[in-house]
Amino acid sequence: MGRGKVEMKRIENKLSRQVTFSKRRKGLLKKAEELAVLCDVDIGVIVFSERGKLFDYSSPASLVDLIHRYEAATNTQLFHQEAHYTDDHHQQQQQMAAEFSKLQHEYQQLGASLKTYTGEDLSSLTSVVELGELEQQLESAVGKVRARKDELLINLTDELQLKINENGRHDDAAAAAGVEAEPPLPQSPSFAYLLAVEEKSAASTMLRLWPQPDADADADGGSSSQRGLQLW
Amino acid sequence: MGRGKVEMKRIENKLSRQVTFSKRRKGLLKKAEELAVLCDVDIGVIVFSERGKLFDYSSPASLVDLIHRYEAATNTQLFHQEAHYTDDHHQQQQQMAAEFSKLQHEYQQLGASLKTYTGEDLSSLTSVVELGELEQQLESAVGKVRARKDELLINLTDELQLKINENGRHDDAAAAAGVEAEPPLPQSPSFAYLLAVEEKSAASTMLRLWPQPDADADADGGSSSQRGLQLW
DNA sequence: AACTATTTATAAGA
DNA sequence: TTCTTATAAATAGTT
Repeated sequence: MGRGKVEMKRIENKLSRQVTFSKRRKGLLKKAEELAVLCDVDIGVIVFSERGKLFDYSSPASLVDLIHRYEAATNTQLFHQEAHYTDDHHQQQQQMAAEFSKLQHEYQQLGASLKTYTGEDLSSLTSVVELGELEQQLESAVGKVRARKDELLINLTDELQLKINENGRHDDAAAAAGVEAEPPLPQSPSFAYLLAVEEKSAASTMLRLWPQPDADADADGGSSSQRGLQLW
Repeated sequence: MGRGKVEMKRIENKLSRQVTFSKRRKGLLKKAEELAVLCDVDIGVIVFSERGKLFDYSSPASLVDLIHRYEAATNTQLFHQEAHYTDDHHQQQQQMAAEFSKLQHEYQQLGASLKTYTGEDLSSLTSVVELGELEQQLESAVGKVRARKDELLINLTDELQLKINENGRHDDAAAAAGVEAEPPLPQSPSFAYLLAVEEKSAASTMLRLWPQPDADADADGGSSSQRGLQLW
């Protein structure tokens, strides 16, 4: 409807296109409004210009409502939900951030405590009294550690004794059955450093027990089986 | 455009209204398409009939995309932006959750270390070797604490000596000026427990120094001023 | 739904 | 942009 018929394709001339856009956009929105009024229906129109500018019309309902109705009608839920979603996430995130911050603080405090406890950083203790208290705590800890160590040592030596006793009985049984017995307490290389008494500064005596690497494999010519004296 | 001009108001005749709706709706969507094609822009149209039936047009983008763009353009705060925003936040949140988890783990580890160090929970140390190492660490810590304590004590006693010396000079000056001098080292109730040697278990000796409450106020009849022997 | 008289929209030009 | 105007398009009322 104009001086000439127009081909239904993109108008290549930029100026013409912009002019046409302006005119027809106005016409479209007017038509939309007419339809809405005359027929008493809900209409929404969204138009974005090439540069991204928004032009819209909606009536009688708001476009947001229309979009919600659109979601309901098409069953594609996009934005209403997302908006709430977002709020939830936002709250969650804030809460998490707060907890994170709190935990971070506690972590640092704990780290500082540990440094104090190891004597690495005693700057937080400014009085002789506080230092004395820490000293006593440390002494107490040393006592507990020693007690535990002794406990372990006793268990270990008991087990050792038990194994040795058992080994003796096995040897007897084996001997009775005509099987060649192994040496009762083999001080072979396998056990050369198995029992070591360690004495260091103020530390109480300590018994170190460990197996020689691959000692339980028949490596030395297969002549000496470990049977009967495996401690663990 | 028709046999007569139409008033821009709701068509009361139901049949006419429905017919007009049908005709004009078709026209609207056609116009929308023409605008989209000719001007190469994004357009979306949503129409709900009186009975709630949906008619829509969108091009070239989908209506869903248009809605998102609409969210962006309008509620810069609420919708589209938040949708993208949400993605960002989501990533952020995930990252924070990961860091939180990591921190939580480290916090627990640190807490466990501290408990080990205080001897409160030695269950993580299963071997005599480990216990021995901890014992030595604790001994080392005790040594550092004692060293620091001694350092503080030396400073303190030095200061004490200094004050006493100063006090002596002041007394001399005061005496020379005709002012009545106070007893050089008053073993008054104010200082009865000021110097206390504490000896406990394995802790090294410790000197406790503190002022008697309100001792620096002229409370006991104003007879004995603290001048000259204030230690801090 | 088809027709058609009219109104309306708008292309091109200024 | 806006105005003008010739003309295409839309559509109200009729069939």
